Amino acid sequence: MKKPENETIAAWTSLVTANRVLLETIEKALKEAGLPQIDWYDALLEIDKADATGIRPFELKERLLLPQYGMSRLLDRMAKAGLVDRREVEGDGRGQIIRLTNKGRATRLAMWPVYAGVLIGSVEQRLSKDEAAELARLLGKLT
Amino acid sequence: MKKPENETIAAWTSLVTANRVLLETIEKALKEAGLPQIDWYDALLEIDKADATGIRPFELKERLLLPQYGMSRLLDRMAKAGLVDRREVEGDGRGQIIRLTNKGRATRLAMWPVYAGVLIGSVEQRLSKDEAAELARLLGKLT
DNA sequence: CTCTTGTAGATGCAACTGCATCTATATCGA
DNA sequence: TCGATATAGATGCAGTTGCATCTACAAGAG
Repeated sequence: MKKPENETIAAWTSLVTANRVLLETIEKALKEAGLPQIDWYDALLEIDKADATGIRPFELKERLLLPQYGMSRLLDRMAKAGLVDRREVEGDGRGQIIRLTNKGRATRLAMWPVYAGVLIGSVEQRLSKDEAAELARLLGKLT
Repeated sequence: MKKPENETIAAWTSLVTANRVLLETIEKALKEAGLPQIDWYDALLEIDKADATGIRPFELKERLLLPQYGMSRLLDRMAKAGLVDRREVEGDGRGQIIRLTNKGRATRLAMWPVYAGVLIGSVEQRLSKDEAAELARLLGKLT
């Protein structure tokens, strides 16, 4: 077995660490503001983007990189909290269409400044615009 | 509230995505090889590094960025699997010293090629050495 | 010494996740 | 049309996590 280069290992470990630290910062900020966790934001955003037509859970799970059962349960919880609405789909008796409720839209809007604040503090103040772009480019090559 | 730059958002979303995709790839490879999950590897590695003297759980949790209860339970499971050994520490009746067992060492060694193989395939084949170094540098600035 | 405060680690409980499987509907080939 | 296969989504169960709290020992103040 070939050994990875030191640079490879450094890239990976710093990736994991940065992810953990930032995620934790965001979660903490949201919690302190009495708002839902970050995965709800991502879901609310995707649903909002599609809101003219609504979106199907199977599409959503692909965009959010969630397993099928994870998506199903996340939607359960969000529906129970009154943030989304599940309705039957015309033309496919198996499926459903997800839409935001007004409360869902409001919750997303309330979460955004908290989320954005952390991104500004943790990313924007530490990387120049060019560096951020370069970071995105390099990370993009990984997937 | 000031809006983050597009570059900031792109950096963050690509960070989250890259992390998820790579992590999933590694977990899948380990699972297919019948080996424990990645967090066990990280713990085994840290314990191994300290093995001359052993290491205390409270030190370990800081290096691994785990909450105290998470560390406690991870050690429970690893001890139950026979990979680590918890012994009393002389001079501090509250604490314990963690060491690898032979099986723990062997497990770490068995995991390494699988882990390394994914890193080579997913990182090293997609980024040059310079790019990987640059990626690590940029990520390092975030934390 | 004894009381208060601090630190190491464990644990009950509720929520969440992964895995496997299940139900229901859709689609495709003979 | 019918049977086989594929797709959408839900769910039982066991294992894991987060939160709050608890126990035990340590350290410093009076």
